Parts: sequence; C-alpha cells; structure tokens
Amino acid sequence: MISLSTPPRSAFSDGVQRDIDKIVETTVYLYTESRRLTKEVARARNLTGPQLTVVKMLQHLGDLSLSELSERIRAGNSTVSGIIDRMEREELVRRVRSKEDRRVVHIKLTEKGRSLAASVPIAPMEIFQAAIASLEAEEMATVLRILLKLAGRIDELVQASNTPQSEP
Amino acid sequence: MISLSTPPRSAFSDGVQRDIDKIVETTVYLYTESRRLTKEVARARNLTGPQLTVVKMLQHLGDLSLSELSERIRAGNSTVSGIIDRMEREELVRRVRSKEDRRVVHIKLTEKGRSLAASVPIAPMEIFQAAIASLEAEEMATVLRILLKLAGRIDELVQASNTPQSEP
DNA sequence: ATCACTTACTTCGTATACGAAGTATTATTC
DNA sequence: GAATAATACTTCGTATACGAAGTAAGTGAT
Repeated sequence: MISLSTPPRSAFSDGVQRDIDKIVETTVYLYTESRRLTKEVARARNLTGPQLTVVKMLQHLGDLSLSELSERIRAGNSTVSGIIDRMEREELVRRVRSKEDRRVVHIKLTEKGRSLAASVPIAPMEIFQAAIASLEAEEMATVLRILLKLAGRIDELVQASNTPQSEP
Repeated sequence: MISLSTPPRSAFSDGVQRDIDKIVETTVYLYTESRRLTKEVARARNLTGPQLTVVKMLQHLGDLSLSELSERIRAGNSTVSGIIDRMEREELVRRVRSKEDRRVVHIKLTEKGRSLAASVPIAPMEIFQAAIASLEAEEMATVLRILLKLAGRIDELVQASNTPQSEP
C-alpha cells in the first residue's frame, strides 16, 4: 500500500521537521496497521480483508444494497460489485433484486456467511477503537481537536492549490 | 480504498463512542485525502499516484535500488517491480544493473522523468506536512505524543490477540 | 572450493480499486 | 405519455497490491 512523503526541503528546524515526519509516519502507521490486522484476521478464515469487512458489516447492519455497502466501506460500486461476485462464488452472500426498485440489489448473508461472521469475535477495527478508548478523556478530546484542525487545514490548502498555477 | 469499522456494540457512553469514531474517521480521512491528492496531481501529468511518488522520490534522493524504493513507498518488491515496468515503458525511468552487486537494480530517472518531476511544484504529501507545520508547537508535540501512545497501545493489543483464542 | 543459505529481483495468480462505458429501471419534464 | 434525465448496477481495461515460487548472485560455514 503506497503512501509517503518525499523528504522535505525543509523550511523548518530539524527538530520540527522530525516531529512533522513522525506525525505523518504515525498516522500512516495507524491506518496501515489497521488494514493489516483486518487482513490477518480474514486470512485465518480464508477471506480477504474487504470480504471480512463486508461480512461483519452485514452481520451488524443486516441486508444492504450494493450502493449502501459501497458507501460504508468507502469504495466504488464497481469495486464492490467485484467483491460481491467473488463472495457469491464462495456462497458467503446472495444477490437479491429489490421488489420496490428493480434497479437495486440487496446483498444478503447466507448461512455460511452468517456463521463465518459469528466466528470472528471482534471486528478488526475495534482494536483501533479499543486503543483510542484507552486514552485519558482529556487526551482523546485533545487529539480529536487537533486532528480535526489538521483536516480543516488540509481542506484549505487543497482549495488554495486548486486555483493557481499550471506548468509544462 | 477500503477501510472502516462496523459499528460498535459499545461499552462506552455515546459521547465517548462518538469521539472514538470521529478519531478513527479523521485518521482515515487524513490518510485517504493524502492519497487522493497525490492521485489528482498525478492525473494532470498523465501519471498514477504511485508513479508520481516514485518520480518525486528519485528527484529528491537520486537513484535508488528497487528494494530501497519499495521500502520508502512501503510496498512489496513485486508491486514496485510492476510499477517500474510501466514507468520504463513510458520512458520515465531506466533500470540499470549494479556493478558492485549484480543482483541489485538501480532505478534512474530519464530526462523525461526528470523534467516531469520538475513540473510538479510540491510533493503532494507536503500539503499534509504543511498542515501539520501550521499547528502550534505545543499542539504538535501533544498530537505526536498521543499518536505514538496509540500506536504503542495497538501493538500491545495485537500481541495480546495473537496468543489466545481460535474458533470453528 | 562446495554446499547451504540468504538476498535482490522477477513472474504469476488473484484480489482489490477506479473510471468510463453500457444496461436496465425509475423519475422528471414537457 | 413519450422523450429526457437520473439512478443502480455491471462490465471492461488498466494499475496497484500481495504472496508464492522462481532465478540469479552474493555470503557463510566447513
């Protein structure tokens, strides 16, 4: 999974730049480690990461349309369509056309899918959540505030960089 | 890009759970937004995200072996080998076998690759870095401390969950 | 030197992942 | 109510992404 910075031609002191790099690195780590975890848990059940995510999602939320599923796992319809293809092949889910709106496809867990879901004690993402939960209340509030500030700042910078230059 | 939690059968108060979800969400956002940005910038140059990352990496660091490149962009050798295949096809880079160690392949920017790199004003990841740099010194220190704590906690939890149970 | 081992990389098979284009169905507009 | 637009999904082409297996080239131990 690709990510990552080219090193900085820094305008900051070495110490600050090191902190910045460390924050980037840790954020990436938290994200990738969560995915790695999902994958590892999935592997033990002969599933892929996304497939496990889908199974747990359906277990918790009940049947979902393909679009709803796409939205929840933040992937495009075409991606999820493929995932469901393979899950149907493994008889983990079934596609059922909606009667109200015949464009819609509901994804339903099969018995096999349901028992598989039951065999996974916690959703992998819950490890991340548990870690966060172990923070002091104040730390949690602080980190949330700063992360949101970061996200907001990035939005601004993106806005800004969307207007100006263009090169050869 | 898949991610994401199934909803919590929460052991926490609603407020705390909402904070936890928000932190997860924001972390994922920061990561995925960075990737989206890379992709967007790359697209304008007829490159893919990873290809742009490679180009800027080589520009800043000079020639790298394929393994060094893999490590830097946190991807496996086989993945990077494919990326380099396509970049070679586009004449952005060349493979040059090392003379000291004939197993090693050095990846070198071509002229085309170099001028393309020059046409990208800032590495996309630098937007993330710029956002972080805009934090107060104290906030930066705090968020770093807490993120590291989180990362450490996750490591512990992973250790713990790697020893015990196993199900049908 | 020789054999086992490791390392650096490639190749292959499969699974995401996305966007563009296509199909079917529903909603809207006139 | 027929033409048009929008929606839900699928299909296709291409690019990651990974692990397993393969190849070639160093390293070690004896």
